[in-house]
Amino acid sequence: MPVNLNYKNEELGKKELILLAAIEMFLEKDYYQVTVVEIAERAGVGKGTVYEYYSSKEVLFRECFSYCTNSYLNSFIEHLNKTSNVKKTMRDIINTHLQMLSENRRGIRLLYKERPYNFQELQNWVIEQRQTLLAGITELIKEGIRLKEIRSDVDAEMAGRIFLALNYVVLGGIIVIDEDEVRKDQIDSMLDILWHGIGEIQ
Amino acid sequence: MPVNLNYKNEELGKKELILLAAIEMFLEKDYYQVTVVEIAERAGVGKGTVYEYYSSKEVLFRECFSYCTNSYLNSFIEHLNKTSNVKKTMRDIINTHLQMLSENRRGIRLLYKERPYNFQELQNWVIEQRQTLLAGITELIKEGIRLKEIRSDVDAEMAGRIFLALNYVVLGGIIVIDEDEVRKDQIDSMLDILWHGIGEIQ
Amino acid sequence: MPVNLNYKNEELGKKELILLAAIEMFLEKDYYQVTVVEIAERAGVGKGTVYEYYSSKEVLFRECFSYCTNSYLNSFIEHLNKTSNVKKTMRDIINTHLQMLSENRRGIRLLYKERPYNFQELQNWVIEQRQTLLAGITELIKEGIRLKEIRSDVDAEMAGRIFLALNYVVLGGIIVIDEDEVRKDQIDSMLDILWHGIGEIQ
Amino acid sequence: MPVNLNYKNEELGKKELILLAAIEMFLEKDYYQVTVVEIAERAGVGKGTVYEYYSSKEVLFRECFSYCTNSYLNSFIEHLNKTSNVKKTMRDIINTHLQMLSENRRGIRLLYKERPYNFQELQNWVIEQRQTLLAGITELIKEGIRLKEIRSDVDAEMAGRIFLALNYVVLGGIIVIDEDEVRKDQIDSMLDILWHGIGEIQ
DNA sequence: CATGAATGAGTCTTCATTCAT
DNA sequence: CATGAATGAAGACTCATTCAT
Repeated sequence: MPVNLNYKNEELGKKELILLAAIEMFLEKDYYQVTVVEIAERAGVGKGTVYEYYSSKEVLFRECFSYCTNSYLNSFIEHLNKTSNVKKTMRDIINTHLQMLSENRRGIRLLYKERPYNFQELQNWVIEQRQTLLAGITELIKEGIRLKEIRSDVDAEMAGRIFLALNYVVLGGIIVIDEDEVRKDQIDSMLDILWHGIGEIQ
Repeated sequence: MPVNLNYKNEELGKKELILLAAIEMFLEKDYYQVTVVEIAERAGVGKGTVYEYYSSKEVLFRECFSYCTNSYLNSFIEHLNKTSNVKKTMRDIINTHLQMLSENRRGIRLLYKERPYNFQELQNWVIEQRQTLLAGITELIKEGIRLKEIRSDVDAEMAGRIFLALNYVVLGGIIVIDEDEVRKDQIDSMLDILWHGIGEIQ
Repeated sequence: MPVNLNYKNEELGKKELILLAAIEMFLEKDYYQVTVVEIAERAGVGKGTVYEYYSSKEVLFRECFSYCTNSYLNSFIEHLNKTSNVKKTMRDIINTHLQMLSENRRGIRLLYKERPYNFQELQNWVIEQRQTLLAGITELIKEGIRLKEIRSDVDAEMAGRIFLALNYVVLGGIIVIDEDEVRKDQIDSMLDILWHGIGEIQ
Repeated sequence: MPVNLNYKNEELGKKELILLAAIEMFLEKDYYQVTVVEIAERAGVGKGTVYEYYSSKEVLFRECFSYCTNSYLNSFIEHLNKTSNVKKTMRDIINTHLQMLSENRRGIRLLYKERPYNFQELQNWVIEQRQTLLAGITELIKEGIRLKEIRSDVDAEMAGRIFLALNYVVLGGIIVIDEDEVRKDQIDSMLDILWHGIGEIQ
């Protein structure tokens, strides 16, 4: 599982170096099992230096989490903004999501590992992000209804929730938990079910 | 958020008393943020007593987790075993799931909170359980196909994954994250989409 | 290493049963590494029962130690009282000592293992016992001088100290540390040196 | 009982500071009765600092013990290497030994107090050291035989054991247990007995 | 008498954080 | 800016002892 946090290999400042090292560590272990010393070592800096850039371990973790969440969200938002064909947009989102997961680009898997339930503030922020995302997808669904791609009697919000669940749980589950590849026919099946349902046609 | 772990209020042995107290604590906080003293206090026993029954905090956590997972799985299995009408069975599963979640019966929410990635053994066990569950649901879908309730060209495993995702993320998300009730019309919408899809009928 | 603490196998009361079990345990491990539960288990009684007979672990240890020390001392005293030929008495003492060590009769090895430096009172008692023993041996040496078996210009006390050291360290060392048998020729060599010294005769 | 572990009072690093403090504590009390906090306090450092230098209390104890044993052994070895007159060498060894004991230089008394029976590895090491020492002394005795200072029919190994017993138990006993001075006439008596034995000259 | 469930004082150990260099 | 030596708060765990049965 190669971690590819900085694929463009730009010149990195100490601050970002530490951030990326921290993400790698938080991907390997629990928040509580990662020590600041380990992060410093992986970043190749001294222990004290971490505190030059991040006032505490908790703050550092927050930044890691935001960083990853933002990457994730942005890839969604990007697609949502240039929609013309809803079905195609959905497929694009799925593909981008899959690619991020399989490349573990920008530590996307952190979202699957760490649940910052103990940092109330961060938890609230996550919920907010989720709402934004859901709102965006719901809007996409409504656009689909307008474009007559989607049935007009569909509950747009529920459809949005379901679409997110498919991305996050179905695809994520296969890759992160089963540690398997997602085959193209699986995506087709998934989209087929989303589009036509599983019910026998009367 | 009233926790109702022992709603029948039977006589409890010290061992179960401690288990239930621990579940409550693990529901409130991280594994690492819950102290053994707190668990003991909530159970109304001395610190040492916890160790009379559980050899370590880790062991106690495992037992909490198994206890909750078993409750959860059993409720699924129960329904899977007495299927006649697949659609109805699905609805029953959803309802039971919802009820467990809203009553937080038997600490079901623990499954949403804690991910013991650091206890490899437990993690493996969780994955195994998940496979079993998925296999059961896949079988249910296949039964549906045999009974001609479900389209014969549906990918049964994918449909199973989706059904689980809907239960776990859509319903769980509403209750645990949004801390909202799930309305009957939301379930209807969800099942409608699962059954008919969202695609416009050509 | 068969432990033979109660070779006469008389009917034993609970109190003595516990004492002997404790000696066995203290022979195997440090005072601090032996737990009261272990002692109780080995004695085949309940944990609480130990406290019926001995008010604390420390008290129990003292009794173990006294018991062993007394056995040891008595065997010396016995020989010291019926002296006619000093050289023979010395040999008898040595043989008895050896036998006790090799049979580990009455837990004699406890004296080699535990040094209760932390129980000041017990420590004082040990010192006292040692003085008594030394006095007895010194007296034996003086008797030897009177009987003209021993040189009249020998420092009796020093000779006594040396005789004890030979028993305790030379013989004990071979058996307890080297875990070897003491051969008859070794005793002969030892006594030969004690009697004639190692110096070349001018 | 003034402890004089660092009589030259050189500049000490934190690591040695802690070591010497620990030796002092282990001289006063049992391994199990000495707490890490006490050691830290005596060394004038924080509790955590102890762990910067020694990974555990056990490791620290081992180092204390080795440190003391090495000092002790070295003083013997030193003398054994520059022998010309065996009787004189013995007297030198005795004197050095006495001096170390009375000055308690480098925590020599630790060897009399602590018996690390519970640290098997350390125990084995002690036995090994003892063998080395015995071998050295035995060699010295043989040298004495070659030089015709010592009777040729003396059992060299037994004579070695006895010489060690005289040092360790007779002299050590007087100083450490009786807490007395060793007078010159006592040494003379001891050596006299070693050389000529106690037997009446026929 | 005998028991063992219950207890909490006491320890080792970890690790985030500080700060002098 | 960068560092890492120093620190102590915090927590898991042990075990001698008590006491209700």
